[in-house]
Amino acid sequence: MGIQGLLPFLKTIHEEVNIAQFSGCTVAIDAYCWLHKGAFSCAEKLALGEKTDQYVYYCMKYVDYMLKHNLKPILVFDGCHLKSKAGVEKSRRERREINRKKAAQFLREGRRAEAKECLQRCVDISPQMALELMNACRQKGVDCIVAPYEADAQLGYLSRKGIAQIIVTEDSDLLLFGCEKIIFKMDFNGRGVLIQQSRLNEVMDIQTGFYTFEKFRYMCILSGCDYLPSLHGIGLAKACKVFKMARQADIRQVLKKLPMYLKMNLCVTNEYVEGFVRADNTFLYQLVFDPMTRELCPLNPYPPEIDENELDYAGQYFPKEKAYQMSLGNIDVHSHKAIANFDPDTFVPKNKPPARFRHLLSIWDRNYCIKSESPCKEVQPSQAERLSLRNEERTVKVKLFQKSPAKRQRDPSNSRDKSVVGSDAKRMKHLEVDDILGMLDQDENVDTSLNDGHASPLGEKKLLSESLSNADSDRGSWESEDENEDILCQKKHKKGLSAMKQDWESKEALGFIKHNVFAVPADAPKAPRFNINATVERVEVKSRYFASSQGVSPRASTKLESRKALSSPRKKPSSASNKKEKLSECGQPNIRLMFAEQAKHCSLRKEDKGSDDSRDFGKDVSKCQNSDLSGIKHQSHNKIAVGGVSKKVSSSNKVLSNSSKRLGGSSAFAWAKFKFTPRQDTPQSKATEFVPVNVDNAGDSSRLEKEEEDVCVIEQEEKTKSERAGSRSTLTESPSVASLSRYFSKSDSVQIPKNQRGSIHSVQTIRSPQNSQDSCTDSEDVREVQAVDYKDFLCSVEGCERESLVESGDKRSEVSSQDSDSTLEISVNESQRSSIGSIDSFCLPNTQDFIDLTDTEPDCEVTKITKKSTSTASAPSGKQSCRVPGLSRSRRKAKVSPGRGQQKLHSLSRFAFTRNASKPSIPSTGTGEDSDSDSQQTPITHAPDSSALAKVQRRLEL
DNA sequence: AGGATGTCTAAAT
DNA sequence: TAGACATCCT
Repeated sequence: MGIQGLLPFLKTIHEEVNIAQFSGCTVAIDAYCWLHKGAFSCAEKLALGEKTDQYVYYCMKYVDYMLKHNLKPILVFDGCHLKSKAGVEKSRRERREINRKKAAQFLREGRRAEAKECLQRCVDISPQMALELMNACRQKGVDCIVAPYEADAQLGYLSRKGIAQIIVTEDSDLLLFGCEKIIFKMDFNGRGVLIQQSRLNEVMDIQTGFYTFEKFRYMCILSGCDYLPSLHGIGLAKACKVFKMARQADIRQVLKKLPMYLKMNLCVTNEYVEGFVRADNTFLYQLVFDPMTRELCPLNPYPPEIDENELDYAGQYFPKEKAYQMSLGNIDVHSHKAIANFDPDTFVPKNKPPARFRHLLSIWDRNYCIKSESPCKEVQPSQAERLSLRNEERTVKVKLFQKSPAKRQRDPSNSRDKSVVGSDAKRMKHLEVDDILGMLDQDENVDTSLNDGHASPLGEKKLLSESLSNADSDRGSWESEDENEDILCQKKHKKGLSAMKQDWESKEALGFIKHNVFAVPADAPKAPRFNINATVERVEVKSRYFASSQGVSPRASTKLESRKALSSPRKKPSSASNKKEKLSECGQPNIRLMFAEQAKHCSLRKEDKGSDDSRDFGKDVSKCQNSDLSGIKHQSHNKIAVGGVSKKVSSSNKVLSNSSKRLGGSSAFAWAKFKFTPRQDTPQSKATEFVPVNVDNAGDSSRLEKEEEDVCVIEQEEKTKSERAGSRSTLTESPSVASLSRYFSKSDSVQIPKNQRGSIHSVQTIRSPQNSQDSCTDSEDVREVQAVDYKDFLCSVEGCERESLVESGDKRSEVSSQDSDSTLEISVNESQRSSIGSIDSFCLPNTQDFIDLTDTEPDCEVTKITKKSTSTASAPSGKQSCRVPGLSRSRRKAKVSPGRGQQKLHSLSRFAFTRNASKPSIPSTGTGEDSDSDSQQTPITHAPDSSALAKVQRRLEL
């Protein structure tokens, strides 16, 4: 919980950093922060007692990043509960229990979505989970330590002793424990907010000479901390005021004078004062474990006036051996039972730390000693090859976007064109920097061995040179009086690019240039899910932007062309379509544009409150096409959309970020899920095979008319031909569906109902049954779904017998399994609707990718689900692993509580349908359409679930 | 103005 | 669970 509002309070001293800047340092990490976040994705499984290691995988992503950047991570885990925090822990436990009960109740009622949310809230990090992570870390030679009590204090100790130079956490309490450098909110790319203890005085604004760290600590305690609630009406601001004025060293005296300082009618009791002192002592003298002496010790040495026997609220001593075993994670910190037998003296990690870490021995090594001089020297921005560039770029970007409108007013005669062109040109320049940086990001993420060096980096280099040479030439006469500042920025920019160019060239010379390497490396943990190289023929996919085999990457080429198109005539493109035409004139695929389009579509739709979800997709796209192409600046979202790699989008673009994640995420999902194979019947393909977006149909009046139809048919063959011939497209569906659908090798004709436009996944949903006829083991099209048995969970919560649950016949999840070798008949009715699948959350795309079939006819009959194997179906746990053709791995967010308006996960069972369907054709059901789209806006009740299945089934049978 | 309180959202995939 | 935000209270 920490100190309420402390981070915003310290905003003025926030420094945006990348942890890679601290290359060579030791970083101590509050592992529970990662574990909590990691557990969110698999909370349901954890709460139900299923085995999962998703949270380990999540944490290891951070660890790997650190290792890659020459940082030595030490993971610190929480230990026993402190007496001082008994109250907090109790309330947390109670909240978890309440949520557990709620979850059980929801499950009983078949409300899976709500149940899942409650399960997410009741998940707790167990010592066993911590152990799993520790084991994974140790295999990589990463040190772990379990604090005897709070990880915060242990982190403080590591920082104070100089064992760790950087602390990574989310908990603002850490500042009170005396950590010098703390990085908060660190993301997978290492970016976070650095707060340095040495700058805290700036926030308190205390006269020089009067500031002490003690005052800061007092201020935080006074405003309320985990060990002591605040006095009514006192927050950080007032607490700060007190210690700005106070001159007395004795805190007791200061506290007594609080009403005077604050001119408030406060009652400061002796009890409060004692509580305050105890809280302060807990921050100062909490017990920690010293890995070198292998003993417990206080965070700070006890001063003479402190009687350590009175400090049991700050941790009680254990016997030496027990404390040591606990710090190794061998003893469960709650039950105090042995759970492992890790011995650092004999353990040999599977993967030895890279040679560059040899100088940093394990903290458990007998020879480990703290270096007198910190190995951590923050990389100066001028030397940091990427980070400086990122910062430079950011500065320029902000300036340019802010200044454009002012410039317009400056020269009324021709300001319009100039400003717009200038702005566009600059934007393009930004894009390049952004792109290059993105590429460097890729570079960071990609194993060099992946690159076969086929794709020439010439295009990019040329671009780079152009960017350098044009850095000044793009500046028009309309520059404002801030010109000097601008020049400075440009110079910095140029300098950054020069540095980058040098870096680039040196890398090239060394033979490991990683230009154009696909963003998802084969050795990345997720790579197996998305090995795009494996299925693509005749088109070399080397970058996340899908380079063609013709040398210059389409991206580079497109950009070069677009630069020419934009900068040379110095004329504002009249519309998005104009600009896009120019882009498409290059004759090169521009997958990026497609995703930019998607991102833009999203942002528009998000803002357009009246837009009725997927129903208005086409209209929104039209809007995009008719509007200025400002959306192109959002191309950075491609990183999310295409790569499937989670890239954080800057918070300044929050809306876009959200929307881009929304659609981009589904795109990535689609790329990852579909076998990415060029059509087999296409001749050798040119780059056009991968042209994904038809951009020249803006203003096509027939488009909107067609969208009013219930079903739109994509004739892929014709579509592809028409595109090749450069003719106007007749597509009526969204670009994303259109473009992606062409990669389906098995289906030449895909019918997409209106309410699924824009949904990649929906295509999948429709065509799966068709494919499943061929073989139910088709790995590309058959989804694996796991049904979950909630009985054990319900029993544990409600304290009843499993058998009684079955016999009671109430509404709950249950898979009715029949003894059949290959087919599992599942009768889907209301009482069983949530039985079909608890679907692994990792495979769940975003919200729009499904057919919403609420408000359809009630109660359907039977859905056939082919079991993956009989053995899984008969597992004693009751879990059924089924291969369900067409059962989308999709999750659905629905508004569960109209009052809160919060999106909830939707029950998944509705998406199951028979694999016996003969055709993917889905004719309109007339009245169903309206309710379909409406239902996405309304609270979802569980009742229509079974009818949804019926509807899908009926549709498919037709 | 600052604090208390309540609502909403994102966090993961 | 924390943070942002709105609203109300002191």
